[in-house]
Amino acid sequence: MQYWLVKSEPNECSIEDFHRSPGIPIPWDGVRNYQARNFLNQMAQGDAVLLYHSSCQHIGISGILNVTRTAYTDPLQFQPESPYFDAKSKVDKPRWVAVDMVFTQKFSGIVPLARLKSLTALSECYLFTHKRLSVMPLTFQEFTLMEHLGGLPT
DNA sequence: GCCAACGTTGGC
DNA sequence: GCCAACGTTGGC
Repeated sequence: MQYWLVKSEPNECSIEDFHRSPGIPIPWDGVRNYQARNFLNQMAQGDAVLLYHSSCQHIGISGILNVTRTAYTDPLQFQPESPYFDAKSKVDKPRWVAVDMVFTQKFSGIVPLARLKSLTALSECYLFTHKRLSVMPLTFQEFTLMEHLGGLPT
């Protein structure tokens, strides 16, 4: 079992989108950063993923997802009308991958970024050491701490 | 291989 | 809207 954190602007994809469709896997696609892609490739079925809402009113962790399908070719890279189109990616040698994730838990409230920043136990977290990365691994300790914060009243 | 220019992310 | 961080591109 591995632990991850993924970022998304909630107007693109939020915990609500997953909550609305329990049991229905949703593609996590459009990742266009090599380090993030490499982490997507490492994901295994059943891995636990914290969802982080960025660039919005309530920045922070909104809930938990689980990986249901490991990395596969992201079809958006071949669709010229998609904002995630990549003209340099070839069908016989795709650059980008997607995984599928399913709803697991919506926190009672967003765990705010400021709260996460205040905890020394998270000071070495990828969230702070690799500021602009959108897919990152978490240690078991980091994951369980953030999961616990999500279960507390806000 | 170096590095300046440029573009994007994302908090504030 | 600003700007720091930082990844990518392309000339040399």
